[in-house]
Amino acid sequence: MPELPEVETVRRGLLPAMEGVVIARMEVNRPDLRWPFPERMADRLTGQRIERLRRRSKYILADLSGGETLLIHLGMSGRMIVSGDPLGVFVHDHPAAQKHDHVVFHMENGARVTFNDPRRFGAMDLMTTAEADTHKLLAALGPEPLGNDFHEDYLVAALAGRGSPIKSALLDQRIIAGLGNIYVCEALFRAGISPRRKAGRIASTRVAGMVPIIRKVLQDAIAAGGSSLKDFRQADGELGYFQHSFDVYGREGEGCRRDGCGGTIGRIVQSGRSSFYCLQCQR
DNA sequence: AAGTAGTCCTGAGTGC
DNA sequence: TGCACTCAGGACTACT
Repeated sequence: MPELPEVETVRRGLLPAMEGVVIARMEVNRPDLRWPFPERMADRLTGQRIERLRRRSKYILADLSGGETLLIHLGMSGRMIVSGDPLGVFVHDHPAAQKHDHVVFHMENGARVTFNDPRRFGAMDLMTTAEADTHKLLAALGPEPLGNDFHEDYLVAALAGRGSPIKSALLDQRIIAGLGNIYVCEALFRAGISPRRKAGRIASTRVAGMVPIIRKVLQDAIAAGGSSLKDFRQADGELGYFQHSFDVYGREGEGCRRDGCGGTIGRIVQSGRSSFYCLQCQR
């Protein structure tokens, strides 16, 4: 469920509770999520300091003092709930245990971080920090859309000759890492490109034009998530979702928001996923 | 090789 | 109120 901006928002929300802090105790309430947890995960994490909490694509990576890295993936329905930080960043009390609380991190600073994931498409894994780049979930990922390796020439070359619809190509994590269904729909809307268009048949000037648009869509969403973080004193500490308004996603049958367009948002299914787009102005 | 279904799971929403 | 059905933001595997 969470795409790059949501995962980045979760990471930022976790920083004060986890980065630089020792894991005092772990609760692991089941043997697996999507895959089995790593061997002796709780033992291997207990006593480790999280030296750095970073993000690659939709994965959160916690580099540990002992030389291993914990990978956390939220899947479709994963959330992190932060509570009980003595520094007062998170003022809410520890919530009662909920259904689907699968893993709980008890931090040495008093913070508690609960991983809750009803659908269990999430995952955790442990690897040596040195081998993180070659981990099977990370090795084939394309460039970070907000990083320097994602630029006009790259995208033009990556899409050249592709017969699949642009929608599918942008969802392909090997081409760009971190985009999901929502932000692909939103980026294509802003670019005025139909999701049905074959990736390799779009003029290179239009492909190049998508680069700053993709960046802006993600940055806008991260900014919206950041503003939701400011409300933590009133909020319940849940990280993973935030209110955000979309131009096309989920707006089937409603009016296009582009000035002067007057078109209607339609929905089609591509590779089993819903694509929302303006039938009038996305060509 | 590239592109597309099927699959894992639970919960929310809808229609009868 | 209950039941059946559809759909969901991810990503791997197995097909054509």
